Amino acid sequence: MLSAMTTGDRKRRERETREALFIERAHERIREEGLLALQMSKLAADCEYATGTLYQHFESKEDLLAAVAARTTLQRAALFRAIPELSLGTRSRMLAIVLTDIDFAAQNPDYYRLTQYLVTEVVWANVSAPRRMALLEAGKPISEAVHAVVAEARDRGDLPPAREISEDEMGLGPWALNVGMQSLANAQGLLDAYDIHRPYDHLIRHFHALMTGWRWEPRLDPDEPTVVRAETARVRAALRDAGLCDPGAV
Amino acid sequence: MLSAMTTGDRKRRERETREALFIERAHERIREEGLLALQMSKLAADCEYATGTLYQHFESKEDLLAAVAARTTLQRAALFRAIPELSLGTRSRMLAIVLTDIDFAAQNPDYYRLTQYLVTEVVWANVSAPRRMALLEAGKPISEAVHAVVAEARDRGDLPPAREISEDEMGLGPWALNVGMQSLANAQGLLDAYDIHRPYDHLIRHFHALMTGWRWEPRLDPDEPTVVRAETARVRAALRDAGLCDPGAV
DNA sequence: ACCTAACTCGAATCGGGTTCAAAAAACGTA
DNA sequence: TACGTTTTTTGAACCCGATTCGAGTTAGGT
Repeated sequence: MLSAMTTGDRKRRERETREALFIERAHERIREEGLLALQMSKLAADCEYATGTLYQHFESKEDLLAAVAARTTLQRAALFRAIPELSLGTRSRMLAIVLTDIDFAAQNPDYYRLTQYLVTEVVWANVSAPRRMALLEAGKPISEAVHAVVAEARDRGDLPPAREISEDEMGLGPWALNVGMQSLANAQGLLDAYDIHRPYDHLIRHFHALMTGWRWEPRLDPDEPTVVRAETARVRAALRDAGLCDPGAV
Repeated sequence: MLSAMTTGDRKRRERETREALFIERAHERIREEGLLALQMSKLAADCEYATGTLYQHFESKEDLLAAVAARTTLQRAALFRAIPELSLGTRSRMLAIVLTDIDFAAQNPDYYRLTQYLVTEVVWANVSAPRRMALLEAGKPISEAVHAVVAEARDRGDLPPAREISEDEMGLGPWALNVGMQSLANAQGLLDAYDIHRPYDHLIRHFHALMTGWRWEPRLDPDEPTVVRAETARVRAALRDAGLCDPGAV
C-alpha cells in the first residue's frame, strides 16, 4: 500500500519532468526557429522520445503551444507580484506595471506573437479546456497586482471614488491599450506605413493621458515629453533597485 | 491591334470578375462555417472551377484570406470617409469614429477574427507582398479621417497645439485601445474570468478618459455614466441622420 | 518465473494545401 | 475553314506534417 503510493508518486514526478522537458525544448525551438518551424515529430526526436509519447502529454500541437505560453505567463506574472509593495505613489506603481510589461515583451518577442496566435479562434479551438484554464489562471497575479494598486489609489484618494466602475474594469483600460499597441507594433509593416516609430514611447504617453483622464493623481500632462521621460526613468530606477527589472532594459 | 487590346480588356475583366467571385464566396463560407472549415478545393468546386484555377489568383490560402480581409476593409473604411464632415464638435467626431468601428465589429464578428488571425506572423508570412500592401492600403481612409479630425481640433484650439506628437501618433491611442479591446473581447472566456461584461461600454469610457487626458475639449468626465451615455446617444443619432450607421446598431 | 496492466514506440494513416503534366480553349495565320 | 502555337484550365497526384494505433516493451504484483 505504502509502496504503491510512493512508486506512484515517483512515476507522477517523472511524468511531470518529461512534460517540463517537452515544454522547455519546444520553447527553445520556437525562440530559435520560429513557430512556423516547430514540428511535433522533430520535437519528440529532439527530446529522445517517440512522437506518440509527446501526444500522451498534449492533445494537439495547439495544446502544446498553450502549455508553452502558460509556462512563460507564469514567469511574466511573477514579475508583477511585488509591484504593489513598491515605495512609489500609486500612479507610479501603475506605470511600473506597464513598464514591466513593455520590458518583458521586448525581451521575449516570441511570447507575444505566440499569445496572439493562440487566442485566435482557429487555434484556441484546438486547445484542451484544462490548458485554457491554466493559461488564464497563470495571468491572474497580473490582474491582482492591478486590482491592488487601483484599490489603494482609491483608498488614499489618489483616484476619485468609484462610481460605476470596478477595480478590474479600471485596469481594463491600460490593459487594452497595452495589448493593442503590442498587436500594432508586431504587425509587420503596419506602423511603418503611417510613419510611426517607437510605439512604446507612445504607449507610455497615451497611458499617462488615460490615467490623467481618470483624474489619477498626481496628474501628469502626456504632452510634456521631459516630464514623461523623467517619470519613466524614475520608475525604472525604482524597479531596478527592487531587482524587479533586468538591467538590460533600456 | 485594336481588337487585340479590346479582347485583352475583356479577358482582364473576366479575370477580375472571377476573382471577385472567389473572394465573395470565400467570405460567405467563412461567415457560415468559420475559418476552420474553409477548404481550397471545396471553395473552387463551389464556384465551379478547378483547384488549380483558384491558385492562379491566390498564391496560397493565406493570400486568399488577405484578399477577403482587404475587400471587407474597403467596405469598413468607406464608413469613415464622411465622418470628418459631420456637424459635430471635433471630439464628438472622434467618438463617432470609435462608435462606427464598434458597430462594424459587432455586425461583422468574423472580420475581426480574420484580421487578428491574418496579422499573426505565421499567417502573415504566407501572404504575398502585393496583397499585404493592398490590405494596408485599404485601411488608409480610416487613418485619414482620424488625421483630419485631429488636425481640425488643433486648428480650432479644441486640442492644445502639438508639442512632440503628430496627428497620426495622436490617433494611435484610440486605435490601440480599440484593437486591444477587440482582442480581449474576442478571446473566448478571458473577460468572463475577470467578471467584466459589456467591454464596449468600457471602451467608450476609457476612450473619453484618454481624450480628456490629452485635454481635448470639451472635456468629459469618463466617470459620469449619464453624461457618457447621453453623448454616445447624441453621436449615434448624428451618424444615423447622416445615414452612416445601420439602424440596426444598438 | 509468470501474468497482466500500463506505457512507449514509430511506421502507417489521413487530411488538406499545393503542383504539374495532360487536355482544352483561344488565338493568329494561311 | 484548317492548322500550328500559345495560353488557360483541369483535377488527379504529390507532399508534408499532424495524429493514430497495433505491436512491442517495461514495471508491478503474485
